[in-house]
Amino acid sequence: MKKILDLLSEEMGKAFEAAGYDGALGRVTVSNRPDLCEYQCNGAMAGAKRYHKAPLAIAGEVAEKLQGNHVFSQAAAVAPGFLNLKLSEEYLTRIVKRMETEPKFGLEPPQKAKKIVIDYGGANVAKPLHVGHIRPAVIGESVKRICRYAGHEVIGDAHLGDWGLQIGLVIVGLQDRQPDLPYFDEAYQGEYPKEPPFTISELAAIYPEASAKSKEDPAYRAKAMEATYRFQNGVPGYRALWQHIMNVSIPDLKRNYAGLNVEFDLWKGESDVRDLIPEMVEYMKKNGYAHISQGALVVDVKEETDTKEIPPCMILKSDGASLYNTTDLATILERMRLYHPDEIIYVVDKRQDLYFEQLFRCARKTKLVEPETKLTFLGFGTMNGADGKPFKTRDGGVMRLEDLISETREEMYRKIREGREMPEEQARRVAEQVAVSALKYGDLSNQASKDYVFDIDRFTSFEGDTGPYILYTIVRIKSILAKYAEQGGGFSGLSLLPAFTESEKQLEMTLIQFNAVVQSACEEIAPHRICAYIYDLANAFNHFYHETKILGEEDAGKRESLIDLLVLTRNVLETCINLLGFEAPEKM
RNA sequence: GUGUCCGUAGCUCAGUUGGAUAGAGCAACGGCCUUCUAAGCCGUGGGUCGGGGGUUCGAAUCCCUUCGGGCACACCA
Repeated sequence: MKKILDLLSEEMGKAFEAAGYDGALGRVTVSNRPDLCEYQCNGAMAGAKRYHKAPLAIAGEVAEKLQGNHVFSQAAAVAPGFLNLKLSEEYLTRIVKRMETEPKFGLEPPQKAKKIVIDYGGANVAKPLHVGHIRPAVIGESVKRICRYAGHEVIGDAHLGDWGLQIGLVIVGLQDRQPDLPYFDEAYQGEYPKEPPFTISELAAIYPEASAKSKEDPAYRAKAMEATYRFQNGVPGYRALWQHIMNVSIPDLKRNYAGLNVEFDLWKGESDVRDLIPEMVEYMKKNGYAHISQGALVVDVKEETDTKEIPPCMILKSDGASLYNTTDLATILERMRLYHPDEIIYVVDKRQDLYFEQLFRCARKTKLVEPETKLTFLGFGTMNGADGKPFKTRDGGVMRLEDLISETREEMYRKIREGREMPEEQARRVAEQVAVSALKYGDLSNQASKDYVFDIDRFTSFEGDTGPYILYTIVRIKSILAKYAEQGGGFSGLSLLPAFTESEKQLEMTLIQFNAVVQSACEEIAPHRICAYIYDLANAFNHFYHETKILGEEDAGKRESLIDLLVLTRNVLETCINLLGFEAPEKM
């Protein structure tokens, strides 16, 4: 089904043509004066100059052609040349019915279905997830679901950070603590222990400590860099330690991501492309793309048209070790070979903007990708605390993601207990679901590229533009439908009658925007569009709900029609929250 | 310094790609539950859209300029 604005624009275009004007002027938009009309067309004003005619005169002629039209119940020409439109209830009902019967509520498949790899993890295996990991996880998961629903083939990759300096830092950090472990003994010939020499919590302490030391002490840093190089080149003890890090870290990562409803199709990491690196480096040298600069192997990526200095893209450090760039380029190579995607989307911190510019240029210049392959940088902003600075714990430390989630869950649990009679176990379960909605909606309702303020009180509130409010609305609908089913009410899905009240019409007009919203959310890679839409939809529903008796409706035909509308509203809302990556309970 | 993003109500944010009287939520105040979840709904107050100039019939939106802020600028990721 075409989008409603396209359908209306077509109809309006015919009227423009009938009046002797260019049909393209008939573009219809949602009214910005809801007190006057539902939709509007500004084409008469746009065409005034071209036809040397007063806009109001053109609008009048077009309005004339629309009298008795089956789509518009009202089409009025208004100064200085607006065409104010209202939809006929019958036409609206037809559209809603189509929405009920067509797959995906009338969302048309894309002209060309793309294969998209989306890279949205980037978790560092040397330490547990912290609050900084919430945005890529939440945004990436939603983008993945939106693109997939829109009809594309999407592969989500966790792309673990498991091959860089962080490993070297853990190695030297561990050596400080336990120098006698066999991993550090070069003469050691035996089997290495199967049990890891640390727990996830110890790992969580080792890495930050070593990282801090390396920032203060250049000698320590050099040691870590050397360990990184030796590890990358296959020193057995170091490789064994790396395996321990992976074994301890990955289950913890999976558990944390699962708690946020985040699922990856691939759990690949930088280490997966280690064998491609020598080949790639050789290729870049052989074809003259790469050259030595200040001891490092680089590819120049600056262009004539640049207005700023773009440093070269570094392929190998002067000590020969690979770095972020190396593995990212090799990963592009691997993805092209394995999946041959039309597009790769990187959900990463927007501060890496310049870096990705270099990376993309390098990948294109060295022909790692084809000219048609789209490389997209989806940079997200920082999650800030109430002070407007990057979110910290009360004592100024970096908060673990797990703690943020459990704090939110506890807060939610408290509120549920306060406001509802509910068995303990159920309250826990509901708190879990609502907390995820609070966190995700709080994040996704902001534009991804902007920084936002994390406010646990605001996000967990049931009032206003929040996840819990959306869930509450869904639960209300479910509750009515459950009662209706209890009373033995039937549901055909085909009993919709033209709207009886203004609020019912408003609800229907909001519903039919669904396909356009999802399409634009996908094209713009903008989950916040979905949030804005379901907030509108929830408001439209609550308004309608307030003034409409549904189960108490005497007329059976009318009642069934209302139930139809409720089912559709619930289905659309649940589909949308699924695209955002959370779910609604049955009761709350 | 160069580049880049941003500046909208007390606070947090929208603004459908240049349209009519700039919208929501929170906070404040007032009203609505013997009836499907009041965690809801309705209403009131609150703005030189950072400042200035320009383009246009028409600007929060486009251009220039200026002030204020964030971020990035090759051997970290």
